Amino acid sequence: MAREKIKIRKIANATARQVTFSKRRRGLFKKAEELAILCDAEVGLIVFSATGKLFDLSNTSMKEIIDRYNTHSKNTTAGDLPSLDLQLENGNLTILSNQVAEATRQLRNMRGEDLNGLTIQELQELEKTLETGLSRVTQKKGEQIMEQIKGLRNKGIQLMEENTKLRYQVAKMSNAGKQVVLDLENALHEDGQSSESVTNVTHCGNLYENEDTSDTCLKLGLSCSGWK
Amino acid sequence: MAREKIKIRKIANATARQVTFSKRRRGLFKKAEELAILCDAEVGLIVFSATGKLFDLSNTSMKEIIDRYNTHSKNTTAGDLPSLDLQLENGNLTILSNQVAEATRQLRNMRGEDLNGLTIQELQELEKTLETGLSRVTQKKGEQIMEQIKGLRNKGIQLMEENTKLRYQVAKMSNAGKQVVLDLENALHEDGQSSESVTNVTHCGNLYENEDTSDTCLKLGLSCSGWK
DNA sequence: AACTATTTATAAGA
DNA sequence: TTCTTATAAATAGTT
Repeated sequence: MAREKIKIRKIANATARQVTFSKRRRGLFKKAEELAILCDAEVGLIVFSATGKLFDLSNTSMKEIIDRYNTHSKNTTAGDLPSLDLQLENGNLTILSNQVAEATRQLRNMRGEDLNGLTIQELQELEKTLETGLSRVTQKKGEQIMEQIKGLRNKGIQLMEENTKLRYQVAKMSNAGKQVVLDLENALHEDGQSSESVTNVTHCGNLYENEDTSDTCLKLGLSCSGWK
Repeated sequence: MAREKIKIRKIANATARQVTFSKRRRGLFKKAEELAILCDAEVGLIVFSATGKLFDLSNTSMKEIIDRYNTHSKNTTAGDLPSLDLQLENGNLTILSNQVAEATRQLRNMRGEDLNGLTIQELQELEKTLETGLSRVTQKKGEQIMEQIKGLRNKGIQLMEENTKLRYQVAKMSNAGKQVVLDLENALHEDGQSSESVTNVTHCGNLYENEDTSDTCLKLGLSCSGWK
């Protein structure tokens, strides 16, 4: 494909043949790689030169491709019948392969790809299925969001109730503390001590409140893990 | 390598990707065959399309090439595990089973089934996918409908043209018929016949028109078979 | 599927 | 082998 057009038949001159092999092999492998990348295809290429040297290429793994190839071709060529087990296995593989292919096709269609081969009627059905599915998904999403909101509200109410109780407790303890203080003050008028004890009592009340609040926050955090 | 240079990365548009796959696959296989013939090489090429379709080529036999390949590569890879083929085959069964299961699950989800296990985020993604798919399907349906309408319009225009021609023909024949009648009447003034012939002639004109019209209708019906 | 403007691949020569 | 270059092929985008 250059200087001169050549006929596709074995190149007589051994040197020229080797040179052409090098050039064309590189071109072929490049093309194979491009096809795999551009078109998301699985490509396996094996070349043995006339001198017996091996060159190979595969975008995934050659083992995988050969295996997949065997799976496919064993279905069509009724060649060798090794054992019943293998036959069954191959049959399963065929069925599974077909299932994968069909499911993949359906998924692609549902994503709006490869629609050109479909009739208007098929498109209509697909549209209906998608509308139904979409409606269900949207509804379910709404339900789950409402559930979370409800959960949040309940947690909030619970917290508020807890807070009320705590405030009452705090007030009560504060009063009790004040009583103690008063008692202490009364007592202390006799040995000359006063303010330090008061500080200790109120501090104790604060500690209690903090501990309980942080515990409630932890529970809330756990039940809401995975929120978005 | 034409009109515009492209970057070698997966073609985003699914349709374009398929078209390119067809074109480049043919090119690649041609090159592979040429290399085998020109350089007396042994070539094995296996390609799976993104849709799972298999294409393969080998100048000798694929089995032979794979065997030769295995021989070569086993020499380089040290440890050969016992019954690697069976392992692979079983592995394939597992992989395929998983693929089927996963594809089926996705399909069910897209149809709005089994949504309970999904998080709000997953539901959101599913919703987006469905919306995109639905929009594409709806658009494609619209395109195909418009295409059919266009076809119908053209048919209509064609029919109207045909009608015009036919009317002209009928008018012409009718006139010719009247001329015949006039001639006959002139002749009949001698043996005493008149009105019956006139009726026959005009009836004949109507028959012609009906026949051609129904034929056109039949063609229209056939070319539109399968419409919805 | 057919058509082209371009890009690529490559045969021959150095 | 590698580089160059004229020419054949392949092909991306379009119709």
